[in-house]
Amino acid sequence: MAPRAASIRARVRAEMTDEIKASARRQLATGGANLSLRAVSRDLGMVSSAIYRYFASRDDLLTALIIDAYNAIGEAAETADASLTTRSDPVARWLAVAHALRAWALAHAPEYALIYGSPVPGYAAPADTISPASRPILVMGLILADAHAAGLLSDDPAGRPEFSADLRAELRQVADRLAPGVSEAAMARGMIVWTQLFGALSFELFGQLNNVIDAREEWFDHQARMIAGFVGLRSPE
Amino acid sequence: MAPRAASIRARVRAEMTDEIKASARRQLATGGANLSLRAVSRDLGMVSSAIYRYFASRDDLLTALIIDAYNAIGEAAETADASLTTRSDPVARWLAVAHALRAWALAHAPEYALIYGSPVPGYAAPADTISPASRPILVMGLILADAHAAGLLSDDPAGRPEFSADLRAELRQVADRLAPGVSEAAMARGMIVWTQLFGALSFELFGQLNNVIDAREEWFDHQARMIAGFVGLRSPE
DNA sequence: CCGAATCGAGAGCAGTGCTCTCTGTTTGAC
DNA sequence: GTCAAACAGAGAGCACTGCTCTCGATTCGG
Repeated sequence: MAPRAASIRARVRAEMTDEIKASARRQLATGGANLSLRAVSRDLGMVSSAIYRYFASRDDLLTALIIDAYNAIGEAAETADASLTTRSDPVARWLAVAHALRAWALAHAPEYALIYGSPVPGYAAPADTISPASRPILVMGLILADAHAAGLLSDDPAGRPEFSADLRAELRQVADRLAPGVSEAAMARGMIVWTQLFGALSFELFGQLNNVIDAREEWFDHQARMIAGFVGLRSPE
Repeated sequence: MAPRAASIRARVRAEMTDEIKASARRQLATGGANLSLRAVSRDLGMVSSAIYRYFASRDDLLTALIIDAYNAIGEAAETADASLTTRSDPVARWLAVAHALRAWALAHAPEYALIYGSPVPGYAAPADTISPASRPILVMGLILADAHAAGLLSDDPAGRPEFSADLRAELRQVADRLAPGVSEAAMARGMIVWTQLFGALSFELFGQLNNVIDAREEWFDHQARMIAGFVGLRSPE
């Protein structure tokens, strides 16, 4: 679509778009989800109406930030998993990914709030966001699948849970997409711990741990280890 | 402080305050966290500046709504627990409370977002909110304590986890306040499942389950049952 | 009964998202 | 090269927001 040698205008436009997003991210840190386009425009030394040459509306800017955030946290998880020297221990991989997710969330709290916090009022997430949104959880799916293949994913000790046909089918669909070969029950456990993990991040970032737990890092690590056991992840002999 | 027979003015003022909050709650349903004082005033047929006779600022109104929301969800949990015919089964109590929390959250989604979602930008929670905020979790503490006293709270099968002195002390403090007699490890498990529970609610309410799980009620019930087992809650013989 | 407290109305200020119009520049086809 | 078309930014303006201030009208307590 773009010409081989990007025209000056196209390149300037791309840079300008990035600058707007960068400034918006900065504003996000102080102002939260209701960022001001006019503040962004002031920050960039332009007039507010000029922003509309790059983003059709404030929601469009937010959408761009949301997509970037999903990709960023997804990439953080992926590189944490990929950069392990040995990938044969599912528990170690799980812990590495969990801590990487937390580190990203702490370093980018307002962006985390944007994607995992309460949705902004009138905002409806467009379809462009659903693909990047699944990127982080794909990492967990891979760990589960590898653990299963290596015989390091224990079954539910309490026996097979009973699912309705509907729920079983949905769990099957999730498993087929994220962690082929894994049973519905194991996939359910995976989603439960995934939910717990992000619950822990939200509790920490949204102030629910204030005046309760100060040893945040250790507390998170404890949670991650405990729920790794809950899923049934085991380290090799 | 108020005279025995409330003066007309005092009573009207109380009613007016309630009407403002009620209208604000309605606005919250459509507009999200950035509710408009002017819209509230229009809804009540008054001029915007009149609102300031009742609430010093928009944040003050939000604070009042937050306190009400904490009390409401806390009361929902309390009555769910208290209205059980038999209270000897900790698992049944846990499930009843969990479903009551979910029911309240679904029925009052914007208020749930207000207290458990991303904090509103410039808003700093005043001290008045911390007491009502702990009301829901007190219910879980009671269930844990009763289960422990009745010998229905299993120990961690994986052996005693190791905590640093700091974290152990903090867990001890939480246990002493919420569930006296319960060990630090069990209290930690309780907080983990509490985190999971609200993670599940946030996932469901904030759209993270869209296009993934449609059997919401059953999925939540499954999660609640599984994590009840994780804490170590058992039903009596 | 009367001064004081309270209440609502209205105007106004600074800020917001967004639209429209107008100028100047860059682009790509001829 | 030329030139119409696309594009980028500036500026004014609209309707909205939270909030402050002033000014009458009402109600309160001593």
